[in-house]
Amino acid sequence: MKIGELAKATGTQVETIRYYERAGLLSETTRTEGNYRIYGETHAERLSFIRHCRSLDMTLDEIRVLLRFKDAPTENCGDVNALLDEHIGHVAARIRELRTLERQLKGLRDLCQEAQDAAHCGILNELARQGSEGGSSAAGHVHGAHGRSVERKAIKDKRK
Amino acid sequence: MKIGELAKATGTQVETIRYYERAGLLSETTRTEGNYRIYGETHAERLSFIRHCRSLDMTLDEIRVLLRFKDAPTENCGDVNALLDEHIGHVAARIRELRTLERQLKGLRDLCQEAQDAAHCGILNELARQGSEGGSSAAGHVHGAHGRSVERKAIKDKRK
DNA sequence: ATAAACCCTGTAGCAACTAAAGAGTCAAGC
DNA sequence: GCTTGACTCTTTAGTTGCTACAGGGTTTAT
Repeated sequence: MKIGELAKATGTQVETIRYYERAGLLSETTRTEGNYRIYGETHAERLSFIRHCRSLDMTLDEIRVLLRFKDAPTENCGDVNALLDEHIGHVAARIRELRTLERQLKGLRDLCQEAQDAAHCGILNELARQGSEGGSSAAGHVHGAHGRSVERKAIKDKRK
Repeated sequence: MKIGELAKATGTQVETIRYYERAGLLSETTRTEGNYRIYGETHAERLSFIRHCRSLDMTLDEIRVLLRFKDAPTENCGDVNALLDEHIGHVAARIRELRTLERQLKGLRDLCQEAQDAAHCGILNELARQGSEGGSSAAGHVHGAHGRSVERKAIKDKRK
């Protein structure tokens, strides 16, 4: 099948498939005379594996490790367990961070119950205070509060 | 004070301060004869405000909105409340997502209790299965499972 | 024959920085 | 006066995991 069909079969975007090839997650395929990539069932399975891992929020580096084990079926899979345990640890850590964050935000929100002028807004005044040192940057690899949504808006990074 | 002193005073990196200036969060300052930026107390306060917001995982866009209110103290601050409510909603949504993810990962982990050869590893076999459609991409802006840690390793994006 | 639908490569953009190159400035010590 | 070192400047590129072009070529259907 051609790349568009593979894309449809796995629910992946065409560009993402080519990106995975460049990133070394999918090997380069044979091409048609017209230079089109051709894929078979094994490619579809491998891509499904990758997408499944991604839906579990693993990084491409982590997935590379898992793929190495899939490609060497006689190896001992103890490292797979370890990788997964570590990943679970990261997720748990991020949940704890976000819970703390949620508490802080709710506390902040309580400082201004009804709309008034900004000069007396408890929220703005509190945010202007010093301190508050330790942010939420833990050792894990779970992202901050802002996910992969579609609210891109063009940054005004105005360097002439 | 010079940029290094401001950096020390607020616990911010020098490059980050210059980045905020480019991004329009800090206005351009006066310079010395030798072209060094000079800051006063108001700059330190504004930067503290920004860093405080960042420690609460707000985006620079959200902070821009808050700064606009700080700069216009007679405006009604109802939008501040709304912004904060929305942000709290995003955090709460991300926590729910990560809890689901954690459950899935733990279920996966249970499939392989002790190390064996990869061909019979329940984890790898499960990940190779089809399906698992809906990932964790909700509407909010809270990041995935991998945070702002220091585990960068150079991607092998081998384009010749 | 030609238009539409697909495919190709290469490059730039997103968030919020971080790092490094290459150059200039300033104060202190000899 | 001159050097050394610490600081600063601008500009550019890297990080993650894509996404979206531009500017072409190929295939398929009419």
